[in-house]
Amino acid sequence: MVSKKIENIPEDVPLNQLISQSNGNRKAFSREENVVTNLLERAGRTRKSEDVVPTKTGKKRNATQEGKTRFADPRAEDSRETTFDTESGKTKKNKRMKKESKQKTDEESFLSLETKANGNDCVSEEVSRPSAIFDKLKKEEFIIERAQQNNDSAKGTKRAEKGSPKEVGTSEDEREAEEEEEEEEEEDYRWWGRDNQEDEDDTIKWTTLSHSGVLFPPEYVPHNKPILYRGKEIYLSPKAEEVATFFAQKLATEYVKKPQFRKNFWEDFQQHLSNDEKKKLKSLDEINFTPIYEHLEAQKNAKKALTSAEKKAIREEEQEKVKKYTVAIVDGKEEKVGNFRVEPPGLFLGRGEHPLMGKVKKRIMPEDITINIGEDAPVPECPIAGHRWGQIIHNNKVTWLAGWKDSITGGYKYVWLSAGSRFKGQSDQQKYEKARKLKNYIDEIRKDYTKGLQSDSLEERQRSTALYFIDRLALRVGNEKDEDEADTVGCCSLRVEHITLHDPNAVEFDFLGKDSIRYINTVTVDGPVFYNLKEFVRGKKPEDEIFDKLTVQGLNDHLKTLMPGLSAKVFRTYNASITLARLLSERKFESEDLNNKLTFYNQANKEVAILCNHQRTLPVSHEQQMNRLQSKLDEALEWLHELEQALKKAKRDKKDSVEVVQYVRPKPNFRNDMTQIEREAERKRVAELPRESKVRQMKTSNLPSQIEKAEQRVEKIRLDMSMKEELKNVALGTSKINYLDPRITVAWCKKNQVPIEKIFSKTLLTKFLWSMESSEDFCF
DNA sequence: CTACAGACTTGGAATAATATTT
DNA sequence: AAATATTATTCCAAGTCTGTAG
Repeated sequence: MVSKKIENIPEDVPLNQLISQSNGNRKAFSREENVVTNLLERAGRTRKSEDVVPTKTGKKRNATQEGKTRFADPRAEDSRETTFDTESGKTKKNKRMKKESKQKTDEESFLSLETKANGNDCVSEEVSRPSAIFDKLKKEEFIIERAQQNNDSAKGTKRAEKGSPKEVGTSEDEREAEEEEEEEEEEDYRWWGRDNQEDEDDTIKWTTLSHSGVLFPPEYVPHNKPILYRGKEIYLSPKAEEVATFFAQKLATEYVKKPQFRKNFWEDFQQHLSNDEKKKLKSLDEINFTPIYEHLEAQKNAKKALTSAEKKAIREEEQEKVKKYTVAIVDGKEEKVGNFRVEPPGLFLGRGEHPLMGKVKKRIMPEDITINIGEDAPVPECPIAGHRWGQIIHNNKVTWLAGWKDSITGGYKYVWLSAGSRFKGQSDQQKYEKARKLKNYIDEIRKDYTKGLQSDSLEERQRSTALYFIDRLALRVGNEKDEDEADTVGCCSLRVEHITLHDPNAVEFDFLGKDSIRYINTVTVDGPVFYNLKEFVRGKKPEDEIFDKLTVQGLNDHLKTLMPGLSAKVFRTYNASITLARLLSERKFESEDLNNKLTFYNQANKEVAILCNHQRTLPVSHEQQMNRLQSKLDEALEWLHELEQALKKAKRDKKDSVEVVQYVRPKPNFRNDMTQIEREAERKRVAELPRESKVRQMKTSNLPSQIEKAEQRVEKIRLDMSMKEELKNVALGTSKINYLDPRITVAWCKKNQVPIEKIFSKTLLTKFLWSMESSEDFCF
């Protein structure tokens, strides 16, 4: 196995030691009630019947346009009529001439893998009792479904297919009817309960689809605040003012100091200036955006200063406006839309050293938007007067509702359903199923690339070496990138400059990966890997690719010969999930404190996050927070010490009551008429005061329990501190959301009597609804 | 075959909501 | 009750990977 260590992450404290330290009774989670309330609230709302599109039974439509969608091209003069072609003339300069020496593939020995038996001896999909939270979520869905059904007669394909339509509330045996009703509805929305027949054409994603389109950001309202040019006030035309305001919004960030950002902004800004303004404004360095910045700050503060009732009113009003956009109806079932808001104009902020940072992202107009909707569904009215949708299509081979082309990157932006939807849920489940399938192939695949390390073919040696890293280090595959993107790499695009080889067999990685997150790791590798790397870098320049004969396509093509549907990213999912499963199985809990269990889980989660290099920037106040915890700890220790001394003394003197000294912080002395600044000063003054000693008379018989309490407090603070330090630059969320099969977590929770909602937030519970019934014996 | 359009997942930061402390 | 810390959600950039036009 590979030894692994990432900089800045402290050596692991042994799990068991950490866990056993914790006796605290943290009350960190108390949102369950809210979950239920919100869900019930949601369920109670009524729906308009015209939102529903009647469906013809079983009818499947083909996508129009032969499945291909054309977006208007934002870079063209008249985006309306342009069908996109590669007019930009931008060719991928980096496409190496790798292909020329492409070697024969070597499918020979591995075809047999396909027939490999399933060596998995765990219970696979057994259903056990759903948790309480699941019951609640489920119930809420029923209510929606029922309301929907009562409101409209059109129920869509599935109901009709089932054959026995029920009449609602007519029979004498209403209760039973209702129950059956519920069962049927349950069937109806629980896509994960059924056998998903593979024989169905899974390129068809829906039969009927209706929705309300997209929500545009409000149009720009000029504030008429000037900029200062060489100290002189200049009032800009609305168009220029808007762009100036984009810049002012970023004034407090590091971006405005970056030359690339300034250069790009200045170029674009000038294009938004009138001729007159162009003449006046000659250099960005001479422009002071502070007046606009201050205006924005004042606006922010005014908003903050509203009473909570006012805030609530605004929120509710906003929700009402937005409501119709939040849902779509897919095959007769209501689904939440994920991102119905069109991205507002502003400055493009890339990550890392992005060549396009600071460019002006133009305002998206209806003409830029393609709406994808069912043929029979009413086309949503274009919400901006005098404009019309760019295009209406009926492509049921895709799952997006609307889309447009991004003016900066040329990429596509789509409106999707939310993570809790069937579309997302199904493919999420499929993703994990594929990763689980890899478990059955992994031994052979490892054999394959281990053998391939010593192949006669250079391409195969490179491929095997790359795969070795993808598997062992969970590296991303690393596609080619364009000149106008940040210079980041993955495995296949690693360059000589990104590794250092240390004899006898250590490899030091240092490169920028996705989102320009730095990957630093030194690993010891198998001999042939080290030997290969030496060969691959020999005679190359630092900026040359290590795997120059390897393409991502070639690698993925090869993987497909080893397992159907396999691609490089599956290894990340597989290794993340299997690692979690392994770590969680390492300890069995009987009746420990809940906090111990949660810490244990987090610890396992952390290991995975480190494997995947999921980092976060150090929270700004980290140091300060640690200091605060330290002084809290000191005080707790001191109090513990006092109690222990008192007990000793009482025992020695045989007294049943004893004096204990407690050092308390003086409280700030606020008066009602104090301003904020005065209050702050008062707080500061008090913080510097020495603590006052208070003498308390305590019963000797009470002391042992007091001591125990104090000890628990000390332990809790210690645990908090070590967790905080350990996690200061590790992000747990990403792996939880994207890499860890939720069924592993559900099973572990059931086995160890941990309420699932302690680990999954409300949105994650919804996202992973399909996994909630997993048996406690589920095995990844 | 190859480049690249296109669709979908993954990612950290920003922001909002909520909990805790003062 | 306000300030501050913590957690959840939203935002939108940046990956992966397949299918297809040329």
